[in-house]
Amino acid sequence: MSKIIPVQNESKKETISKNAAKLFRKKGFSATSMRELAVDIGVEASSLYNHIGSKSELLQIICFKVANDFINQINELEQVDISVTSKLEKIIRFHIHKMLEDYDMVYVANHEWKHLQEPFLKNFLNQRKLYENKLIEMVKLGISEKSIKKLNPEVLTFTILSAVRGLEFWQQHKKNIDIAELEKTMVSQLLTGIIK
Amino acid sequence: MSKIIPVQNESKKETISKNAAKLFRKKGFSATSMRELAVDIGVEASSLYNHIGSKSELLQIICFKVANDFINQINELEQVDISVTSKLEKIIRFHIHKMLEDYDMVYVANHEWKHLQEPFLKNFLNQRKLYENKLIEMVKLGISEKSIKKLNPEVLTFTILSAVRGLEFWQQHKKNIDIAELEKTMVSQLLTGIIK
DNA sequence: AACAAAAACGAATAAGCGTTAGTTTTGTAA
DNA sequence: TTACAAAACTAACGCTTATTCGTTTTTGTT
Repeated sequence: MSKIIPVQNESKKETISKNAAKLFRKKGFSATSMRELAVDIGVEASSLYNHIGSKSELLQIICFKVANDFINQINELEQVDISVTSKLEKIIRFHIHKMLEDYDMVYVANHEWKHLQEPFLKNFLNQRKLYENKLIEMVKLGISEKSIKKLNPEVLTFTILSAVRGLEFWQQHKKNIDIAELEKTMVSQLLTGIIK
Repeated sequence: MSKIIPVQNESKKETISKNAAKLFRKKGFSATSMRELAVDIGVEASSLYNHIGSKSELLQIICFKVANDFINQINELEQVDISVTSKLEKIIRFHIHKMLEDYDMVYVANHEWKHLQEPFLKNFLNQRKLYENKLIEMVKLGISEKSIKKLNPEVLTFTILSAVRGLEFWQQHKKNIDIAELEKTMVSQLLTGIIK
């Protein structure tokens, strides 16, 4: 067959990873075969192993890339001196952008992480919990500052997280709505509710 | 080995389906083997085929059971003469109860439907879209009645759906929170927001 | 006790899996 | 042109998969 042709400024490994993310999202990790991935790239399956260690490694690359992006963003945000609700708004907007930009990878990290092998599985879940806890602390601070309603902070946090993670819907139902309106509506709904 | 022992008022097929749902949730449809399922039930893999047609049929049973439950509930609710916001509240509460009662099946229907074969795949997605559209119509009615904020009705609907579908979180993070508080918090958050 | 139906079993099938080995082709630089 | 490394190829390995077959065991009913 032909050769693996990376697009600009992308290593061959990255090219393979991105194609893998696309397939893992569409078919699931277990249902995706290395032969299918090879066909998509235009090469024989065995040739892939000149560039990657294993199928499992591809999943690791995807999951930890996404995890790191989110952790980094919230770490930066912790340094900034703005109100809790402004921070929550920024986080919601970041999730929206990430989901629309790196759809395949974010989807795979959200849905296929269970197929990670140890010790990567534990490691990934730790990072995830770390992120969740940082968010919960923000909400708790908001409650103590009386800018957020006195409701269960864990439930409030997970509801926000679920809502933004559910943005994968919009790739499927993507119609004539633009990102600006999507952001505006979700921020308004999650922060101030839907009832007039 | 032994025999398939159904619990009270449950056919053997139902027993197999429920065990399948548990495994499909934990490991994913593709990564679950009929041999594993057989071990869990206490029988040889080949014996399962005296009761079911195929592995795929198990997924169909699970997905359409859940789909029908939700469609039936919203159909009933459409007949009732209460306000739009009350209906939304009832739907949110129904999702919470369903997720906590039939966790395995609801999770599988939400995450593993992509492994359905045609024509079941199209059929399932049609039912799903039907449900979503009924919900969107409710929200639109609420907007025209001025009981709901004038925001994009599709976004509002999918945010609610995402939030309640994300309730699977609570099986993992299940702590000392009781259902009543969970319901109260989510209804309040989704309908009236989190900001004081 | 006898019979039929239901449900279990072990063995086998063909197909597909991730991965490896050995070899050949390709690209680059001396 | 030669030499070397990178990356492709073909072929095969050992293993697992869902499912089928023919047979035996278990069950329930007369």
